[in-house]
Amino acid sequence: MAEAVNIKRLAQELNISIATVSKALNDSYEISLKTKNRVWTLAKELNYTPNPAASNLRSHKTKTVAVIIPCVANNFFSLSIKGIEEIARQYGYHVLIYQTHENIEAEVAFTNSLLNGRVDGILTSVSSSEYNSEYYTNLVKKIPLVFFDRVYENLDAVKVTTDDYEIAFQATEHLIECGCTKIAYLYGLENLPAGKARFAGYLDALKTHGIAADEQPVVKYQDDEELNLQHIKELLKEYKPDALFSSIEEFIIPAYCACREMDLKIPDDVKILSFSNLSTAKLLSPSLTTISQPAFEIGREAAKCLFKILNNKQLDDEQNIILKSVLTKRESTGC
Amino acid sequence: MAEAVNIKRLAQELNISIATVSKALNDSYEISLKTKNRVWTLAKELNYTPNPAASNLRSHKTKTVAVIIPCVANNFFSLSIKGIEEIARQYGYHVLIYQTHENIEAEVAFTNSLLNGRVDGILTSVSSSEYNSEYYTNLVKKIPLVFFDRVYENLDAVKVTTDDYEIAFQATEHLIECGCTKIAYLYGLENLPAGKARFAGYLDALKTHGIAADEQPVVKYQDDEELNLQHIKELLKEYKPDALFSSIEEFIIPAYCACREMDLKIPDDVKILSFSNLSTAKLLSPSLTTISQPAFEIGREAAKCLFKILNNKQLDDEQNIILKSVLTKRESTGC
DNA sequence: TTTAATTACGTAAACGTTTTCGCCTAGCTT
DNA sequence: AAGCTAGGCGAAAACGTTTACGTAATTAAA
Repeated sequence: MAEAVNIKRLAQELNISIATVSKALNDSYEISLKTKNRVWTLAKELNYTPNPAASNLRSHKTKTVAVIIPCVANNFFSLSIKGIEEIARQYGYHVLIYQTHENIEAEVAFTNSLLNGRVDGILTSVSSSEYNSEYYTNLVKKIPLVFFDRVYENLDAVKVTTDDYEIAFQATEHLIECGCTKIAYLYGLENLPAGKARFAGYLDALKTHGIAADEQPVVKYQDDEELNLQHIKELLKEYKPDALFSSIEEFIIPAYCACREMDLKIPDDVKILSFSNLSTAKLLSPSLTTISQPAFEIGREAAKCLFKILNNKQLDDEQNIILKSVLTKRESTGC
Repeated sequence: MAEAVNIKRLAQELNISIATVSKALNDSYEISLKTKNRVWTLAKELNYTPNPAASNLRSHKTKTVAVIIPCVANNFFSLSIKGIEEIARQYGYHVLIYQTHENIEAEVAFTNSLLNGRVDGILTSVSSSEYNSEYYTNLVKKIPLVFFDRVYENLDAVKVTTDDYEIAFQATEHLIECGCTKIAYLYGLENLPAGKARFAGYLDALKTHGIAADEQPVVKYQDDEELNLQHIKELLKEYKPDALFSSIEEFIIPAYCACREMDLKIPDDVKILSFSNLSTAKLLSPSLTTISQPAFEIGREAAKCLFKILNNKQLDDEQNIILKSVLTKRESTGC
């Protein structure tokens, strides 16, 4: 470690006070350009970088934000993080990652552990296991917080989401136009606004086209691959739907497998469509019609909002930013 | 924020010194159980959590590690992070994420920015753009560092890798057993040990089976989807290989697309096999034979090693931990 | 009974910054 | 010549911990 290079060292070598050095490093107007230059060149020469702990302690700024998400190993979230990280770089912020694994207790525990000044702000996509509105109502008063994709409603906080209702409506209409009348729904995120909006869009599209919405079968997501497969197979056997509307990516593999195991041809016997950020959707057998959310953009947008808040910039206007998803029609719906 | 709750506050309310409070919180042997209990209950009551900056500053421990990787939005890395994060939770560590986008300057800049005490240790999977051995030779003396998957060799640091040579050899033999004799190689990570080992395994398998290794065509990876597609198409047209050995996941989409555009049937006209952590490999059309690395395990293993070092535990024996990849034969190689 | 050891706690310095406040000098203004 | 202003800098406190060291009271050893 040699002798540490800190402000004191710089001050000694330059025969000036540590206050002057600190101010010079922060480009304060109090310091003459001449002195600043002396400080800057020596700092560069000695490879000086300020100690973040000391700086945090004194200034109460950490230049760090936390991202709290259910799981990193998910196309949507890893793309979001990519977006967040890119913006964080531009603003010179550091990014901490926390995975909740859809566990609300873990979510609360992580969040609480960040309130002691470890981070300046939080980006979060909440767990689907429960809806603890009270907790977040209090939380948003304590720390700058931006929600993305999976949000709590009616809170005084920025939320970045997508047009779940509209795109689900549109996707359902697509299935109807393809001749489907028995459209089963694979239901995920049922506790969250996003999940409810998707389901609502689906139901309303059915109603609009005179299809009895309440007769359509629904399979709810379980955190168990085998179980989902089982449920979908039962669904296919008992209701013989002509389409599956999958509201989350996690249903794709069990849905495809179920059809194969039951010898149902996609799209002839049953059409499939899913929310998904899978890059290989077009390579599936058959290629999959998807609703893909702009995950990367969501991450970027959410991060930008947070940094604006942290830098006391005025947010353009709205607290709700809604990005558009895109429906890509492929073979699995006969296109 | 109300009045901040810190050690001083606890000390006042309990009529003891702040030193006693600090020691009690850290469960020091110097403090009686009675006093500890008083401190603990009040701390819980007031929701006290220690200020990390102050703690870091004084103790030089951050309980934080950094993960430096090329990109989060990649199946291998997102799975690795998932593993790292899980272990970090167990040890009570926080995880910072940095993406290099395969840019060696960014990699060096990030790493340097972490040397001022921001983190206790670093987990890294290095950029493929260049091989700056000198930098890392110096770095490992400055901070605990664990490499995973993409490593620098001949360094005094722990490295967690996979059996790239052996599995590439085995996969090549699989192609040969399927009757292939003109096996083109889609070459990624050529600057790194992992990339070289894969290529060497491929070449040696060819030689072992009496196939002229130096006559096999090679396409090197470019950071441009369109270009890779173009090159593969040219390869297919000019050399008419009967198999493609893809050494990285990024070649899958262009390879499949190239075959489709040129009306080549997989696996009849050309067989394909790829290193990949794609969860949907079995759903591709046709399903893809893969070599999948235990990404999640690699992350876990690497993190465990780092935390052992940070806790001054003896590492079991070796600095090189080598995990096994698995070859899954599917339709794309005719299985 | 004296001395040594142990237990339980307090004092104060230290970690490396940022920031308030005050001082000094040079250059103006009257 | 006296008074002002502004520019440039330094002294010192503060941020919330941890920890080396000291000390008083109690217990154990002699």
